[in-house]
Amino acid sequence: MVTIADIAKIAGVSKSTVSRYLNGGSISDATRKKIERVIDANSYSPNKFAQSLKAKKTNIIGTIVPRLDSYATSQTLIGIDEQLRELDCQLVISNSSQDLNREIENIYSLAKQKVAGIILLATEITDGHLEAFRQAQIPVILVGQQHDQLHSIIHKDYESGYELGKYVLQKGHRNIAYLGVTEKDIAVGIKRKEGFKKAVEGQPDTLVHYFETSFNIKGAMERVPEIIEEYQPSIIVCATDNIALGALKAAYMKGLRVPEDLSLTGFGGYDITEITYPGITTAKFYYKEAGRMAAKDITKLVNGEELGKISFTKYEIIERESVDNLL
Amino acid sequence: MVTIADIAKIAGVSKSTVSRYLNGGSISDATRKKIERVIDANSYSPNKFAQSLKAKKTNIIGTIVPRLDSYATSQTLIGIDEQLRELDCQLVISNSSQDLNREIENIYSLAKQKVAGIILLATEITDGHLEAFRQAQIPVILVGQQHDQLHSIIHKDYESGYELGKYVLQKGHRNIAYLGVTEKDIAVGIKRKEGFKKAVEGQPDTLVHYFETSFNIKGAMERVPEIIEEYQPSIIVCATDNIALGALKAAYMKGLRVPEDLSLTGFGGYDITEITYPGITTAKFYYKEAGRMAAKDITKLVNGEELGKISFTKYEIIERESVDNLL
DNA sequence: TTATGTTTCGGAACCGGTTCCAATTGGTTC
DNA sequence: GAACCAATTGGAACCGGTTCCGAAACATAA
Repeated sequence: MVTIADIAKIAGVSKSTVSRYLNGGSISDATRKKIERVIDANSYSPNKFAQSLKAKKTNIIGTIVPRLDSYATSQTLIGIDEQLRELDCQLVISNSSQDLNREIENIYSLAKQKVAGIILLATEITDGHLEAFRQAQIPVILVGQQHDQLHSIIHKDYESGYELGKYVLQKGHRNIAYLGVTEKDIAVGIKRKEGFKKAVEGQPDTLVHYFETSFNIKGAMERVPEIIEEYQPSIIVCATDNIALGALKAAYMKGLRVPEDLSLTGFGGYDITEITYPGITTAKFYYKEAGRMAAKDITKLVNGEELGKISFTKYEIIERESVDNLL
Repeated sequence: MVTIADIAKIAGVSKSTVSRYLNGGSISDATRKKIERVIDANSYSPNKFAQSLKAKKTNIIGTIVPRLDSYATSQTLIGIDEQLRELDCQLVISNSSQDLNREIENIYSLAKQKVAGIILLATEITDGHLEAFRQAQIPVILVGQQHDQLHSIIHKDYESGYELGKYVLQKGHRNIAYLGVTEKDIAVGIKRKEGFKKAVEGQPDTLVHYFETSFNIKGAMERVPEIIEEYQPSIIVCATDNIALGALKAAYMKGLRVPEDLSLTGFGGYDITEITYPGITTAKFYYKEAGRMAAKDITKLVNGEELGKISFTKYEIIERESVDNLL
């Protein structure tokens, strides 16, 4: 390992001069050239630990994800990764495996690592989270959930729910099942549903039933047959694309044709919804873009810049073949 | 920030004594108790940078992945993450976005961070990789590809290809298309194909055509129609589940029923192959398990233990509905 | 009680950087 | 050539740990 002292000795200057060279202090042209030569002749690069030890901080951004095997997570991470690379920040990913306690532990652990900021792909914010953030004294950006004490980047859950609701009505559906998720998840469990509710309420001769399932495909597969049998909806509006995938499989297994016998919609815009047959109509969120924004925003916070509490990402209704036109 | 010096002062001992307490040196019972009390009264924990600076090493394992949005990557990472957590190692994930140069840069970058070991989810090993590893002087485990100079964990590509070949024959298929990928990818592009070839060669009255496409779904969607039109195979054996998904979509779009008009198989065992309709018959690899093994092995190497050059993960042919029985 | 051997402990150096401060150098101006 | 000011430079302290080494404390044996 070649150190700054070695460079200094070889170049015939002092450590402090080399350090100044590295950090842009005032230096004469002659010594600048000399040091430059020596440094890349010996391919020197400063020891990160020594730097962090002295600086008491790093340029690492910690990202906590609830799970690694999810489209939304992957895409968001890709966006974060790309942007942080441009900003010359290091990314550390911390997986909480959908365990809120582990999530909180991860906050403390990142704090001990002296990360400059934390991006949290949030599902639910508890007092434990807030306490951890308070103790850590580190800037935080939430992605996907809103909280009035924290900065967040959120998808337009309410608006997309509303627009999708209007779309479904416009296609002539009047007997609707909405298959949602737990209200603990404010964004997905409440906002989407509320937006949808707002869109369909007041529409004459329209029946809407609300159901709840888990986030995974299997859960939806099991839930959907009962719903169909009991209420015979012409459409099931699913709160996530995964749920829609489960519903699609369930429909197939019951021998129903989609969309002729049953229409479906999702939320998310996962790539796979384009590949299924039929393609699934869905409210597409721009996760990668959200990741990019999160990365930009966290570095702004780290640098002490001002920042609005909330940013929104755009969304788009992608019309495919899974919704029948009943009119 | 409370430091070791603070603890020492409060406890009325020297820094070295506290350090000994932390690292298991010889200490009298009385001072042990005293220090213990002070430490958790002040919730002290040692500064990682200072430790790493002195020790010139870390307990961080770097994992380089070619992409984040892939089933195989996610699952492998989950396995690595779980196992490293048990082994009290820190995981750092480095994404190369399928860019070999960036992959090599990432090796150097991890080396600069003084990671204890590197796990590489490999696609192709170039001289640049070898040179980087040589310079880094850090233990490496390859996952998914084999290389005689490096330790690796590989899936049984040849064997699974062979078994799937036999399966296809046994189902009575005699006009077969094999849709593979570039031979630059030894495991996926060559091994799987060779295993399959071995299984079908010598089978009388059997026609097999080999084709190549990219790794993504879209590529397969575009490639498959030509293949069907030109050769009318009864089955397309796809080198990855993604390719099979693309083929499935392409078949649907041509109005072909699967498996009645066209059979399909994949490799990988992605969860989604269970959800499509019909479910896709595939050779399932245990990525999570491979990740676990990689994590265990890299820590063994880090600790200087001996290790065989190659480990295999198991695989399994998952029979679903996408293969018609022609007999 | 003294000599000897073990534990236990403190002091100081070190890891590889950064930064403050004072000293030197060089260039201007009179 | 002296005086002055700004630009460069070197020395030393510091960040928060670990570790070597010698001193002190204690226990045991003679």
